[in-house]
Amino acid sequence: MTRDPVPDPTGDELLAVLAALGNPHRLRIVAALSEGGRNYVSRLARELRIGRPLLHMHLQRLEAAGLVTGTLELSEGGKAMKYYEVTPFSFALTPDLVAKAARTITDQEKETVKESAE
Amino acid sequence: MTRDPVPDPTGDELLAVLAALGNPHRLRIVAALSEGGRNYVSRLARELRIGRPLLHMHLQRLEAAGLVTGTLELSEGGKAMKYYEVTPFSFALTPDLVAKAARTITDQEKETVKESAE
DNA sequence: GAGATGTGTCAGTTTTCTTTGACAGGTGTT
DNA sequence: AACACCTGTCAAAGAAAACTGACACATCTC
Repeated sequence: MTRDPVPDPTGDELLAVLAALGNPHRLRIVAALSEGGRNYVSRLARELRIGRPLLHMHLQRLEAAGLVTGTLELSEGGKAMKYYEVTPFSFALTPDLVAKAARTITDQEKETVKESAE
Repeated sequence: MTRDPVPDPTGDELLAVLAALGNPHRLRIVAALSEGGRNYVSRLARELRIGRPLLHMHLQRLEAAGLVTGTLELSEGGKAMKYYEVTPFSFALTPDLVAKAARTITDQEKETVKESAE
């Protein structure tokens, strides 16, 4: 019953995850999706009592960090519904992991260009 | 060789930790202290190539989250030196932990009064 | 058609975080 | 005394995040 060893995250990855989770709303969002299972935006917004645009933004950040996944589905009626669910993740957050990850932090962090160019 | 089970952090604690580590500088600071051992502010600032006031601020945040500890010591000469070192920490960052922690988040988060009053 | 539900985005405000330069104080050495 | 090092704090500027209201567009139901 031992899991495959999870590869250490890069500095940027870890940073994205930590920054994404380091926010009350986003922490609650992950919790809600984790406990209640997949859910669609409008409903989740009601349950968490926050505005949709705001939730939308937070979900983007979480998805960018790889913590949740969104899928646009069509209900029987043909109504568009965007379902989100948590991506199983697991990090052993210790000084050691931090030390390792810190070695691979790219200063820029911005510039979506880089990858395509180079 | 099994460790004592670490108690689950409260929502606020976890939040503080994640928010504290979700920053490039602070991640590097923890890494530096973890690898190089204890160090004092001015030296650490030089090594990380950031200004002292800035480092000072980041160290505060890390200390507030319980990730590092500062000790003001007097060198033989009587010179004041503030040494910082990492506090050993370990969190199994998973959707489950997040779900548990989310239940105990205090909305306010501000107001240092609360504790004294009540 | 009107009203309820779902999707998404945008612009602008507000708030928070980050960063810097300047200042004040201390000790020890040349 | 002048210099190099240590500590700390503050205010102001700059940048990034968070938040809100309004809009546009779909589908289903009454």
